[in-house]
Amino acid sequence: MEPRYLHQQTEEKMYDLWEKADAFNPDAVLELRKKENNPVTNKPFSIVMPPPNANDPLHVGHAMFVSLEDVLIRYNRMLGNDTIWIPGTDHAGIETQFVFEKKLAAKDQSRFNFDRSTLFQMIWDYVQENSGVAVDQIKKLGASADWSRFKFTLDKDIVSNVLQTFETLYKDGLVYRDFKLVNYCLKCGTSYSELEVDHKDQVDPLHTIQYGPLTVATVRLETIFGDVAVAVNPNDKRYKQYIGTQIEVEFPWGTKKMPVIADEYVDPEFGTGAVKVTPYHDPNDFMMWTNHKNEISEVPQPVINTSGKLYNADQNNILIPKEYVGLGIVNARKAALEAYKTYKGGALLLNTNEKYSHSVGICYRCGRQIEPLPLPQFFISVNHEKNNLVQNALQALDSGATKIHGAGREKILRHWLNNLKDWNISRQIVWGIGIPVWYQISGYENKITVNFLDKEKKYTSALLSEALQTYSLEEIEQNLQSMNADISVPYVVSLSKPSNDQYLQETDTFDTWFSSSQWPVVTLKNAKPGDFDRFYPTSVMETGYDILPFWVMRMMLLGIYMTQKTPFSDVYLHGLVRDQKGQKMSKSKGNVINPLSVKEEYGADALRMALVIRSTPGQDKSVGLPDFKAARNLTNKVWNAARFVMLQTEKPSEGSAEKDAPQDEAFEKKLKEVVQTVTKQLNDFKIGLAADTVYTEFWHWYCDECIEASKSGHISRKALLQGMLIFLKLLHPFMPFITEAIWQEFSILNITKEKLLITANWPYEISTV
RNA sequence: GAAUCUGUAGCUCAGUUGGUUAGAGCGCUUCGUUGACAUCGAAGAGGUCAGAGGUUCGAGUCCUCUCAGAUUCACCA
Repeated sequence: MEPRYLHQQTEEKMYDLWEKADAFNPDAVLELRKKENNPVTNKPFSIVMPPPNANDPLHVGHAMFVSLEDVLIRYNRMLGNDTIWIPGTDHAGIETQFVFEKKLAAKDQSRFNFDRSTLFQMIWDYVQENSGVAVDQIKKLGASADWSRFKFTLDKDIVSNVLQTFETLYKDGLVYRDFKLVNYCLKCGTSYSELEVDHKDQVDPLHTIQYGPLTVATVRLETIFGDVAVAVNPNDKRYKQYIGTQIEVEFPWGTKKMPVIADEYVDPEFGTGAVKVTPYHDPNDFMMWTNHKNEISEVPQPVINTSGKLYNADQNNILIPKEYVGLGIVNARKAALEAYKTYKGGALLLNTNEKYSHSVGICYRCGRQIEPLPLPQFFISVNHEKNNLVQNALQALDSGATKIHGAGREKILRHWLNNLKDWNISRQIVWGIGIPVWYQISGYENKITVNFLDKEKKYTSALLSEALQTYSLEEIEQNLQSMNADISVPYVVSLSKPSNDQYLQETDTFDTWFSSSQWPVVTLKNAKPGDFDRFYPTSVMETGYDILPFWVMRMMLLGIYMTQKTPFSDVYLHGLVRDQKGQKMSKSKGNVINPLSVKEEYGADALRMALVIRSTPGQDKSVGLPDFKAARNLTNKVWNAARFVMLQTEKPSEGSAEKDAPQDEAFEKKLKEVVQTVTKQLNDFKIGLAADTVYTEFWHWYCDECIEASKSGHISRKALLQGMLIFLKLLHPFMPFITEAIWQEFSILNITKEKLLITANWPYEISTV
């Protein structure tokens, strides 16, 4: 053996060795183990890998999940369980499209230069170019995943399953199309679900204005055109006389009659205690309008469009004076304020609080203020009376069918479930799975807007009726960018285009999480025949706690819906990887750890060990250079201990005993205890603790005490060798490369009866080694 | 406004159902080492386990309160 462990020359060889033996494939493993007379339990153990973005390079969070999952996989494989780890990658809709758009912007182009199928193809090619990177890097960390079962979220079979789920949900009444307020980001050009909205405090001027006989306060003067009522608290004595009456409100640009409604939502203590109601630009106003529809005669209209400009939605009922039409939100607000200031010497503008601080919703991606806009979108009903997704998920938690590992995270998950709103799954982007919905054209040409590239390849927006005067439907479809059908347009849900060609397909795509929420089900349905029955429900879902509501919760919602079984029995949530000082890693701080350069310098085993050792589910983990060095030192220690044992086997030194030394019995007893402890810890998902136990017992007991004791003949060479082989097995899940490399060295000497450590038997009985 | 987590050695963190003398890595002090390993070994310093109260034969561990920090959710006319 070399005097030093050279990871650079070893890791690739070992990975090739495993791949050649097909040791990641459960079928091959079963054969191999039977050949070596090792037990097989037929008990399935399965993990579906959280699919990383197909075009993302590896970061330290990936290294964390690879390390933890591979520990569990390798451990279970050695136990003789029917073990599988299914890898895959995610198309990551919005994230990927925006990365791509940045590249376009660098070439002075934008998505508006391309029709949707061209753009989709361009992103597809771009992702294909990069998708190998993530996979290669995961392999370099030693992931023993079955690559023959690899899946991508846009694989044909996966897409087809996802569409079927949508169709079934629709048939069951759990999918509906509705025209209601959604969170829209004007910069990203798409709507988001509640979960993608962050909040921040912001200072804006708050204007108190005369509103008929009442006074109201508002920040958003530009939405005032969409007001349809005033609301007060039913118990507010100041305003009781007005409730149910029509008041006449004077604006700088005219007057309007509107009702005063009473709603508990209004806080009499806040502001003036009277609220103007703008249903289509404020979620609470929308709610009040829904509850008081019959008291409000006016049909509300939006006054801001998806471009962020003021517009008259209904040409038969003009709300906005000409000079405001087409203004952006900021300018419209300025103009309205100016009008209030000058009209009758500012008589309607009672007061302005310049330092009013309030919280606003912002886009989680770009940070721009979220605009609540009314759009017809598809929603999944999460509290449906016949098929209550939320209740089913809660029940899985209650019954213990799914257990959550990670400091207090089960309570957090329950809190999410108990407060969950219907899930908006429509996204106005191209990169994703198209929603299989077809709108009827004939008779509704005036209710459908199409955005397409005209003959000069210029972006055009028009009513379908107008567009059809110049273009054929085929031409429009070919050059289509997006379409928007009014809520009144009839549609069919169908996996293929309806035979009658007078239909236009919805251009929205699914929220990426809609497909990834089905991931454990659809991967197993399509990986290899029989996999689903063999491995579903999966054993462990291992992922970061930061995506608990986005992913884990939704996998439970849809997984249970699709299969009547919870998709996983244990959820292991790892924490964020922080730097040495416990700070979050960020590019701007310059404290980002690149797992691959750590791997290059210290070896994959050291990287894995440093991440895993003493890590606790649900708790952030702080790592730095000293940790990688310490773990690298362990690899060296393992290597040299093995070297010593091997030398002793070949050429015993003076004073050593071949067998039956005085401390052998005590040695074996303690060895047994170590195996039991580590086994129990791994069974209990105490992965970080198990790593710590192996580390300490190997170094400070086996090396420091036992090897020394063997030199003076107190422990026999035979016992020492046996101990070495057992520690190699215990260490293997954590440090697969070096342990396998050493195993191969022993194998040459015919010391080991098992050819490969990866498929060797876990030392339940230490005498069997 | 609410929820969750955290507080243990100089630093970063473990502590497995409540059970001897509270551990690891890094750092520090002294010494050692030519034959497994300086990517090493031995010895040592360093802890009122945030604070107060309670349960118990026994509490770092369970309960209550207080303080400090982190995260998340909700609301804001």
